Amino acid sequence: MKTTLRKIVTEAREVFREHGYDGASMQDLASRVGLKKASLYTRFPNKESLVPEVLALTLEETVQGLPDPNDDWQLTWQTLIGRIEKTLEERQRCVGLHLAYGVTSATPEARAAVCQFFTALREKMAQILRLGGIPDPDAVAADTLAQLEGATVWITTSGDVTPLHRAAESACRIAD
Amino acid sequence: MKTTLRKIVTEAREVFREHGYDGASMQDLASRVGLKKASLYTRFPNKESLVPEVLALTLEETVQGLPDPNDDWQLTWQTLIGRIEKTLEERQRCVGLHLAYGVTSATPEARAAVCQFFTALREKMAQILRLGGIPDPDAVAADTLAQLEGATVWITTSGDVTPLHRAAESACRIAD
DNA sequence: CCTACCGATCGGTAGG
DNA sequence: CCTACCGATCGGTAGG
Repeated sequence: MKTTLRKIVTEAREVFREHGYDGASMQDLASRVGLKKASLYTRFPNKESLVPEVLALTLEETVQGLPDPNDDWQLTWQTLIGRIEKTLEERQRCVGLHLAYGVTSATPEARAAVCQFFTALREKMAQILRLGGIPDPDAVAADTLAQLEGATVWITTSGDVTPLHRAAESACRIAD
Repeated sequence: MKTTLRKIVTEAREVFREHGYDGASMQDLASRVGLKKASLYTRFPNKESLVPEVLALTLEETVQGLPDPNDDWQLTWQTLIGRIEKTLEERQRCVGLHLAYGVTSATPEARAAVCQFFTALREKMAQILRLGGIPDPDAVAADTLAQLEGATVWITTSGDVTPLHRAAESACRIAD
C-alpha cells in the first residue's frame, strides 16, 4: 500500500473515531493528511468508501502476528485481549462502535463493513476459545467484546479506565 | 412541563439516539415536532442545551416509580435492569452512549450532562446493590452497565439481541 | 410562531 | 495535485 493511501486511512480512522460517520469532515481529513480536499477524491470515490478501508486496517492490526493458537491458545487469547485493551485505553473510543452507531441504511456499504468487522473479530476470538475447549465460544466471544466496548463509556465520560481493566482481566481469566 | 416542551425533548432524544450529537439536525427535529426550526429557539437557546434535558428525562423515566429497595432490593434491581434491557432492545441504540461518543470539549455543558447521566445511573444501581450487601457495589454497577451498553453493538450491527439478553440475565443473577 | 435570511461548512465535481 | 466552484444544509438570528 502506498504510504499516502495508508496515511489517509490512518487519519480517517482518527476522524471517524472522534466524530463518528456524520460528524467526520473530508476537509478535516484532508488537512490532517496535508492535501487539499479535492485530492482525496482521486484516491477514494466518496466518504463512505473510507469506512471499509479503516476497518480492514484495524482488523488487520488487531490480529496480525498473533501467536499460533495451536501452540498455546491461552497466550493467543491473552495477547488479543491485551491488544484490544491497549487500543481502547490509548484512543478512548472504539472506532468500530462509533461507526456502528453512526452508519444507517443511507450508507449500506459502510454498514456492511461495520457488520463484517465485528463478525470477523468475534469469529477470531471464538476460534481461539474453541481450540481451548471453552463451551459456547461464540457467545463468550460476543459477550467479552461487549464488555470491553461498553467499558469505553466510562473512559469517555469520566476518564475512568478501571472498568476496562476489569473487563480485560476477567476476559483473560477465561483462559485459566 | 408543557406538552410541546416535552414533545421537543422526546423527539430530540430520538434524533440524538439515531444520529449522534453532530449528526442531529435542528431542522429534522423541528419537522418531527411540527414546528419551524426558528420556533425551537424560543424554547431552547441552542442545540447543546437539549442534551441535559434529554438525559434528565431519560434518567427520570428509568428510575421513577421503582419499588422501594428497602422492602425488596432484589425486585428493585431486577426491575431496573429489565427497564434498561427493554429500552435498549426497542430502540436498538443507547442515546447516552451515542452522546458520550459524540460530545467533545467544544460542547462542555453537553459533556457534563452525559457524565452526570451515567454517574447518576451507576450510583442508583450501586445504592440498590449496597442494600443487598453485594461487595464492591460501585464496580459491579459500572461493569453491569458496561455489559448492557456494549451488547448494543451486536444489535446495531446484526440485529442480534441475545448478547443483551444474556447481559440482563447475568445482571439479575447478581441478586440471587 | 412565522418568513426570510445570515455566514459557514458540508460532500462532491469540473477542468486543468 | 491544485484552484475554483456547485447546490444543499448546517446552527442560529432579525424582525414582526
